[in-house]
Amino acid sequence: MARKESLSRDRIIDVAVELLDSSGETGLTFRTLAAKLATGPGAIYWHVPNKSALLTAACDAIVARTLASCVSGATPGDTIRAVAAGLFDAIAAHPWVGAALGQAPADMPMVRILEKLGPQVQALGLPEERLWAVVGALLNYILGVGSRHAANVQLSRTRGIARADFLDLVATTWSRLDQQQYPFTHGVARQVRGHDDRVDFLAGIDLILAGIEPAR
Amino acid sequence: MARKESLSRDRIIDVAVELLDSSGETGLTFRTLAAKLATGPGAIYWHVPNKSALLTAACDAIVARTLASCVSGATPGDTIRAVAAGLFDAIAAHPWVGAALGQAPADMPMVRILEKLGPQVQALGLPEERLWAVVGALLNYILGVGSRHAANVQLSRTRGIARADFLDLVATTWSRLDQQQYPFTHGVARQVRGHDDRVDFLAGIDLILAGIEPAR
DNA sequence: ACCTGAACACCGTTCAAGT
DNA sequence: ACCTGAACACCGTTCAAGT
Repeated sequence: MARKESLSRDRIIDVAVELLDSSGETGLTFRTLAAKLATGPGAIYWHVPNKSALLTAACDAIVARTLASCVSGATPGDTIRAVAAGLFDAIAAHPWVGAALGQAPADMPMVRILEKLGPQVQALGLPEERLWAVVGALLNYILGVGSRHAANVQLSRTRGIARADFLDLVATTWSRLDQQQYPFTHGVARQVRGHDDRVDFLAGIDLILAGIEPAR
Repeated sequence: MARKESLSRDRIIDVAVELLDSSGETGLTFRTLAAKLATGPGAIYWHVPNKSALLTAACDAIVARTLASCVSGATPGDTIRAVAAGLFDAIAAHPWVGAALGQAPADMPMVRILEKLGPQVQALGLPEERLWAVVGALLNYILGVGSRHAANVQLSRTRGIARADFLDLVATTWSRLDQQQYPFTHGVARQVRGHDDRVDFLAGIDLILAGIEPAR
């Protein structure tokens, strides 16, 4: 991989995202990153303080571009749904983003999400003192459930199998469990196959939005 | 740390939990673990296949003892609330458990939770084909939101400050953001201080339980 | 100002050799 | 059967030395 442009923070972040996407959080290494940038590992430290900051910066790049491409809906509720879906899909496409957001809960990527989501929740017309509780609940749900889904996606990727085959594997493993000792897991194994996490995620968002109504 | 009993899988897991509790996931090392067990790093591999299995086993120990101490309530809903609260508190007390559960979504600790929670959801009287969707939603919420809370707890621990002081820090940082560029975050900073995540978590559980009712 | 690359203090894991 | 500990192939990070 030859150097095309001179080294810069932005170029480092771009290549870091490539590396994270192709081989996960363990795939991002100062040595492989340096190799791809045709330089030594020490050079990166001139532009980025450490690995954790690099991860947060890479995460912020994804979050920024995700939020920018979320179109506003007709109502605040529609916009909230669109942002939630956009973040869910982005985290699924870049599974390392979920964990990265958890490690920097007050930094730039989170502030960016807050600025996008907050005013929409505000527009629903809640009492001012309930604002943080509701935005926090929404954020916890989106990022919490999104990250769990992403971890599953990541796991099937690491094992080198498609998502559907992975669910198949789980279903088979569970259906082989002792029926006396693990009756519920054994019985529910059938339903694991072909289940759509995204549909459930969005149903949960609707549930939360419906729950906000009575608080107005 | 002198050896008291002979080396065994259980003893290794006990010490691993101690290490994880006192210094997080990065604190668990085959070398420090071996030192605490008064042996060499290689000895551990006789009882445990690798680090990831060790982490899952440590996680399972916490989950098993947590579920065992959850008393059943008067109604299925009460029991679900108790289990949810128990898991939330356990994950907050052992922040590494959240991440560990995410890395082994079909293994023993998860099966254990399923066996505890599943029959209670079943007792709510839903149609059989909706069972996995509802249990999955509940599980995603509990573990997703619980893990996010735990990551925050872990972060304040890593920085060596109390949770309240950490929230103070976040509030101060946000209130210093540019008011033009980040109006929402700037404005909501006040509310961050003294916010109770646990109360919100339980309110979310109630919301989900209420959302199940119409599906019966 | 920015880059180089050797060096330091670590990792997880393996494996010949011991008991 | 179980344990030892050196060795292998890695890490993130630092820093003298170069340009």
